[in-house]
Amino acid sequence: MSNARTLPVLELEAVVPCCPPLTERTLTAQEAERTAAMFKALGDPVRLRLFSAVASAPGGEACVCDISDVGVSQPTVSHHLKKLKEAGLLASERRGTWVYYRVEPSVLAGMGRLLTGPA
Amino acid sequence: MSNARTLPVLELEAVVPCCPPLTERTLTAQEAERTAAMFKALGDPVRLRLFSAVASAPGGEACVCDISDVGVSQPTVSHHLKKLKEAGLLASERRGTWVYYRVEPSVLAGMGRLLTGPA
DNA sequence: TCCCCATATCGATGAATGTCTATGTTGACG
DNA sequence: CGTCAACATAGACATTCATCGATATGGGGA
Repeated sequence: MSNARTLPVLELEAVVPCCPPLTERTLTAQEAERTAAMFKALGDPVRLRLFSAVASAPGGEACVCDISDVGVSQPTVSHHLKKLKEAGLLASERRGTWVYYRVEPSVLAGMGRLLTGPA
Repeated sequence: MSNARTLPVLELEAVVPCCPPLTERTLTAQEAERTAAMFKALGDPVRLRLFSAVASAPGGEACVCDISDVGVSQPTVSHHLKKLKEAGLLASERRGTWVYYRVEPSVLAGMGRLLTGPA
């Protein structure tokens, strides 16, 4: 179709629209606010383990019951998953009794680009 | 005895030695502790701006006076730079009156690898 | 030597955060 | 229905943290 001409690269970047690579220029206050929220979400050991559990799960998704063994109580797990969701890193979907979490598409690439640049 | 014979390659990687890509497997508690500390350091807007200011500075380094304009007091800037240093993200060196900060080598690549994998 | 500038440290304080127990909600299954 | 399992929410509590003003440190120049 006609709009197939738009650069797909731009659409990809729009999912995590924020900010040039950290090596390009000093971030503005707004950019820093938004981006720091993502790093902050990964800045807790329990959350980082939960995130890596989801990110490494077969099929790209995991139900809470499969990743809850991180040494804290069930409500705490739920609380951390909520934080990761609010930060835009995870998405969740209920299917029957279970709730499945998956990594929000392009988050990994987007954050990676912040650190290492477009290359 | 002579355990000084450890491989230098390992020492190099030891700068950011931690952890496979987040998509590979669930991190151990220890790995998560260490890695989360890095993300946490970037999880504050002021610190993130300071870090990007240093990372994007010409010559790869910046004196504090060049990056202090982030909207907080001078002691607060100093405090955040210390945190970034403790997290292993920045290094500092005094030259005359000024103190210069630079990004610790391999930090950007190391953290990028965590997110996007070796590719 | 004395002052000034750049940066670090100290101590205090209010806000944010991680954790828990208790309880609510939602769907599956007799 | 009633009950159970999976998950979320609410409230409380202790700890951590970001920030500030005051002060210390340390080098350069007059």
